[in-house]
Amino acid sequence: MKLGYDFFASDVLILAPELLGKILVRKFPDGNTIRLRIIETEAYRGTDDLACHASKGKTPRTEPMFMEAGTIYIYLIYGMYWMLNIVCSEIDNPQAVLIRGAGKYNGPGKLTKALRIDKTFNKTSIFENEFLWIEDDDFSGEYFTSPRVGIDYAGEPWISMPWNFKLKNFKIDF
DNA sequence: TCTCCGATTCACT
DNA sequence: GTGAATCGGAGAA
Repeated sequence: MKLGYDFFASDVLILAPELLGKILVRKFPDGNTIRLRIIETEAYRGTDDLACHASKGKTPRTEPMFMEAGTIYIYLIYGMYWMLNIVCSEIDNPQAVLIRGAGKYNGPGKLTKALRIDKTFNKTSIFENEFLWIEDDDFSGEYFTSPRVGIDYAGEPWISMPWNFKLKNFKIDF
């Protein structure tokens, strides 16, 4: 079943692990559809979290994070890769989950490249979208946490927060 | 305007 | 392990 607003309207530290095992569905304009189980997520939490883009406040770039839960936040990194994030919590509480891996794609840049996700999805809704949504098939599995990747610039304590979540055992097929 | 640099990936040494 | 590719946002000038 397709996940709706209520699922995303919770704190990012609850939502990020909850998203593990859910199914990311991408429907291409030609009708082809891909389903991938989410295997890695990462939490970015509010204006205090110096690793979170929203710690700089509301700017043209970070505005989606201040929008309704379920809003998709897309940004370009290193001039070549689009990052896919799902906004959560309530309006004006900027939190988002970065989808770092799904199915056989084990990196956020590889994932969006394979799914052909770009900034045209920015600010659209993950539960009112014709081409991208998330489903629950009642799968659940154990997970483990790690510090977040690539945010050394944020300094402590943010570097050490165990806000990266990965499924322990999973099958790519389902 | 101009400069710096990033929530990455891949090819090389 | 090191460095290149590549570009727009944020902040300084």
